[in-house]
Amino acid sequence: MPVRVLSEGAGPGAQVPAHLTRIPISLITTSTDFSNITVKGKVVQKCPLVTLASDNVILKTVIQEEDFPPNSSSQNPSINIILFGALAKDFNQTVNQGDVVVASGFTVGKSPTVHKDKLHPCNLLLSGDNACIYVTLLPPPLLHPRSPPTAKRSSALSAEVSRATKAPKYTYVRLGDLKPGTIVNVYGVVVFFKQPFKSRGTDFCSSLKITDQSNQKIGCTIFCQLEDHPKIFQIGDIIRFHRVKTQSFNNSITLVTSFGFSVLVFDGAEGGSMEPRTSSRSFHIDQEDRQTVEELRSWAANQALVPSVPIIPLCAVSPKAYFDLTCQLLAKAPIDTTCTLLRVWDGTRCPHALLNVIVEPNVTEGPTSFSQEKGSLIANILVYDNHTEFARQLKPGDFLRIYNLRAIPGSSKVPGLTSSQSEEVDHLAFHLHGGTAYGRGIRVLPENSPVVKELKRVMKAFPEDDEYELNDDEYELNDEDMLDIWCTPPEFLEISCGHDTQLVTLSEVKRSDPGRVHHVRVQLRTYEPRRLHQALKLYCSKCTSMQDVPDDELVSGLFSEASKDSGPCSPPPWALSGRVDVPGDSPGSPKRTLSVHMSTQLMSEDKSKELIFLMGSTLEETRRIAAGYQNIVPVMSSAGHLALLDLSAPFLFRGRKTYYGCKRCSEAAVREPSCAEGVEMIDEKIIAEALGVQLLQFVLLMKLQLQDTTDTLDVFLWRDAEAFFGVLAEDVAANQEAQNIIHQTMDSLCPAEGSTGEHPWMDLCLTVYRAEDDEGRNQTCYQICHSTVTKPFSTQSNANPA
DNA sequence: GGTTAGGCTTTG
Repeated sequence: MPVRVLSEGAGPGAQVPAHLTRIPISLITTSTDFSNITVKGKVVQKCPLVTLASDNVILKTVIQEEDFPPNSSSQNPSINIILFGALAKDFNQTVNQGDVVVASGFTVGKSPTVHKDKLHPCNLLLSGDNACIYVTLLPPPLLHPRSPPTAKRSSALSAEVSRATKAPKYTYVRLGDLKPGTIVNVYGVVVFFKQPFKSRGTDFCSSLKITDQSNQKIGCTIFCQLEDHPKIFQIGDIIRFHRVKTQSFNNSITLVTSFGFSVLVFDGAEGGSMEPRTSSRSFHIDQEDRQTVEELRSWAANQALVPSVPIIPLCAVSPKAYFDLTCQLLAKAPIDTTCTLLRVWDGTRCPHALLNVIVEPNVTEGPTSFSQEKGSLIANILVYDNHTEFARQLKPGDFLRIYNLRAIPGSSKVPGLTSSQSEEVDHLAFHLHGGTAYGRGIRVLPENSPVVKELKRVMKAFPEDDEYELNDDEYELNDEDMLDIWCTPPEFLEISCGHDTQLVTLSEVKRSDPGRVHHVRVQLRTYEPRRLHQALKLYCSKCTSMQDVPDDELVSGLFSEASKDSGPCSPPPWALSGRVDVPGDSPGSPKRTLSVHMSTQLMSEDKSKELIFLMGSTLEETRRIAAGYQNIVPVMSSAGHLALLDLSAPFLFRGRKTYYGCKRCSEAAVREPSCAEGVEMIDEKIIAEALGVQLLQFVLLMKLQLQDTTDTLDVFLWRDAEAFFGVLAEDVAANQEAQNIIHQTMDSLCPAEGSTGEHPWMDLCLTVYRAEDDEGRNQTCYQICHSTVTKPFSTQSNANPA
């Protein structure tokens, strides 16, 4: 008998053979002559029996010396003992934590876990016939069977009684030891998992695969209500099942939940939290459980159980890759029945341009605008099919992990994508494809989880969005350093320059007085804004105010707001009312019929298609209808009368062009154009005038940083921007070709590659003038004038005028 | 008393 239970009363020493000498644990070294010595200690840790592939079994225990010799300077020494074969089995059955043992016949090895467990640098290895454990059993406390084994009683009970009064213990089967048709308790490390999905039966189903030190990979199928499914967050999590059924399927053992099963999930990180994730209100974990979890953690740490799909932040995504994303949901919006948009961020900046998906704001749950900085970090995720249903339960602010997300580059056709975005060819979209293959799905992470805490820490660095909420007449200005000038456009001095004035250097320009025009030869160092749509502004020639072009999100919102009042509406006497079919957004999609009003006079002149007043349409529908009519003026019902929409929305659609009015300078009302008779074409000016709208003009505004060998100088390109590029700002707002011209020009003048010194030289005229900023301060400004870019650019590196 | 599914080789 390798494990011997010592008789009561006499004390362990009495029956330990007399030729053996006990030595303190602290004196053990690998060079100890251990042939006739013993060590003694209390079992402070007993690990589960492990079956090795060779059919051998092994068990690890830790004993702590309590009484010999008293050591005042340090903790009582503890040492790892590894038991093999029959000794391990005996020990497993006979000895429990708290028992005092004497070990003999061991060999001494180096402890491989010394750095981790900080225990004795050696371990004791017990195998074969010479090895022996003598044990004094711990008597059970009579009233509190589960209390820690501290109250050692002098009147010791026998071993048998001791075992009988102990609380029932769960035994866990190694995954390599599973036999079919049994109910077992197991521990395992998750190597694959799938989010729960609705089964055809009464439950939700999820499947996962687990492994342990026996290296078996065991599939598990879980049927139960959604909330009872294991809360697995990532591969490597550790799972404890109680009462699961083993089944044979396809020649391998699988685990299936049986009636009354229960499950706990632990973080898989070494040293991680021991708090289990569970919906179960009554569960019990003891020291042995903690030990098992730690062992699985350290074993798994060396097993390369790396997830097939990595968890990566947005700043590290690569196009086409599948990955898991941990993020916060900011807003969501249904796109159609099979697709939902999730707008998320993780506080990092994706190096690739992100696709913007435009939806109507009234269907968006959560904010529709963000600070520019935060807004530029937002990723748009389209989740499809079964995931849209799950997305319905999500709330803005939730922290999510999205599994098997795909980053899709290029101009993928995205629902809700508008024509104005056609330039976004290389922008990344994120798709969560339908189905649950590859573990695809979404999980809400609890607020207290370590990853969420870390995300919150990163996100704290960004300002709150409140101050950026849009209101009716104020748009977010994107380039704060240009804001002053944008609000108060500079007065332009009409001084002509035939490029025949003498060349001067930038440092001379800086020293010159306002009111002059100079001819310079310079290179473009940099410019802003980099995004063309930010360079497009709306300018009122009457009040000289300048504003951003409202984005589609805002305009969509105004359209849907305008269509809310569907009460009776009496058209003006000059109008004929009718209905118009609005084509669906794709072939086969249902048509909508909307109210239109037309000028009786135009009808009589057979010009009915030249101008319609359209009611109740969305922005998208208005754009579609604009293809078939020359002029469309969106209108709404307001207190029973026809009215124009809020002037933040375009008051007129002409083909792909849209026209805006100045809120300050317009007295807008729905009126019949009075000049229709005899006029060849009804254009935006005629309509604006009839409606009392002060037409806003599209303009381009950029800030260029120029350099020559003497200095650098920030100059505006504004009044003569159209002449500079040879395009109309109005066209830039409406079509890709005009946008391309500007992109190509700027790319030639300021290539992404190469140093500034290699940029082409340009001959420009600059005006110098004084302008007031918002606070009434006078400042000197510079503006490019009378200069046109003509290609090819001269690269006269020898023409440097220094 | 006991169904359901049994990863996967990736649409928009």
